[in-house]
Amino acid sequence: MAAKRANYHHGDLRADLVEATRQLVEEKGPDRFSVSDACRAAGVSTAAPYRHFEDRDEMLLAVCAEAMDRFHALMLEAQAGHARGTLEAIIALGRSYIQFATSEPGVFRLCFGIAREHGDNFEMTERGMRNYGILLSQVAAFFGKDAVDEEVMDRAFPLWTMVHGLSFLLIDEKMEALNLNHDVDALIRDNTRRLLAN
Amino acid sequence: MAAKRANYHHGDLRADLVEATRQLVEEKGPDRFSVSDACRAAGVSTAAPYRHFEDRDEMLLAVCAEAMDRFHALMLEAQAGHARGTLEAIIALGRSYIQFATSEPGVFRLCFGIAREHGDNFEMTERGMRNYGILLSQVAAFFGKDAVDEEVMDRAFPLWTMVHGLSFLLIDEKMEALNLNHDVDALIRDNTRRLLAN
DNA sequence: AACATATGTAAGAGTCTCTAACTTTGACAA
DNA sequence: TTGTCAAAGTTAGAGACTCTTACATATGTT
Repeated sequence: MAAKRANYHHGDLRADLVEATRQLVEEKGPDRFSVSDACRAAGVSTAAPYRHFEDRDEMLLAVCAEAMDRFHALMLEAQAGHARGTLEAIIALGRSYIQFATSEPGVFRLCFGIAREHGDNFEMTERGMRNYGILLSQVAAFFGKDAVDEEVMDRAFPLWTMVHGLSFLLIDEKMEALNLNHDVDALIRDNTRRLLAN
Repeated sequence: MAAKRANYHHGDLRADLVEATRQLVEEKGPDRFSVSDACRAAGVSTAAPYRHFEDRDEMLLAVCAEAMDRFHALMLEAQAGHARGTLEAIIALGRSYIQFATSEPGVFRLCFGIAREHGDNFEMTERGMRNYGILLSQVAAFFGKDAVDEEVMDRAFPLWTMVHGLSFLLIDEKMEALNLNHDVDALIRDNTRRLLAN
């Protein structure tokens, strides 16, 4: 995408804009992203995106959807190497969460830091549930259950809060700021073990 | 603050702008906040703030500093009701974290969601360390230690990640979105206990 | 080939941040 | 009391951004 093109029509502007948006969100953060920047990157006028998106937020939402799908693939890959329902499988899922957050902090912040746009968006909650469902399923297996019941829910949710919080502390560089020195892998392992114990 | 005033000079414009900014951040979120809005609320021209602040970010930073101080007071109050080094004291600190986050989500997001402005800001890291120090001190006492050593650090940090993650999941309304039903107080209690066990 | 439709552009309204030049006011020295 | 200065306002405007409207051009169907 980018530079100048020969044709009046672009080819697949929507996809190019989503990719440009993703890159810019990563570079500058979701709040510093501008539609104009994305247009410059894609080599179109600033009015062009409005043929494909309702507004700026919808562009961000598209990036979000694509990212959730990539995250889904990452989780599947992470658990694939481990026997179902083992502590290792669950730890691997936690690691994939942290990896997603730290490898693309801008997009991670976008995905999880926007309540407004997601709350009432079915596509997005569905993606969220699908991803969380992977964890729920592993935790169910960990406790020797076939289905996700209330106990499974109660034991899985703390794992989410833990990796979620760790992700934000990492990408907001709180450990550097407060000069803390923790081994992230060890944290995930120990915390997961402790939260599942008892 | 607000409306129209008789005097050319304002009184304490800086303080009024900080308060207006705080309210607006809470109403619209840190990214939707505008200097213009704050000016309208304070009843001054849009150029006035630049006598008191370098730029928009510095206005947000001022809100942040004030909020960190309030949060400090909240933590002190929370732990005051419990014997030092008890599980209850630590749980009370966790509750105060969640309370701060959920009672003013906009400001909480501002305080913890901005890495850029804080990383290199001494005033802010100092406030952060002071607040985190309250937890560290309680955890040290919990393990029967006089000083904060490496083990204390390792056992305290997971508690932070847990309440931090829970805070964000709550204010981003992920539990509502995914239709999860958890008792927040119970979560804090059980997770704290599990993370400190063993 | 003709037309409808999809997808682009140009121009502009309205908002925002921040700057520059000017104005008012209060404080303090003479 | 008065003159002067610095602090703290204002007005005007540059430059950027979002989004709309009216117009232009390509594409596909018949």
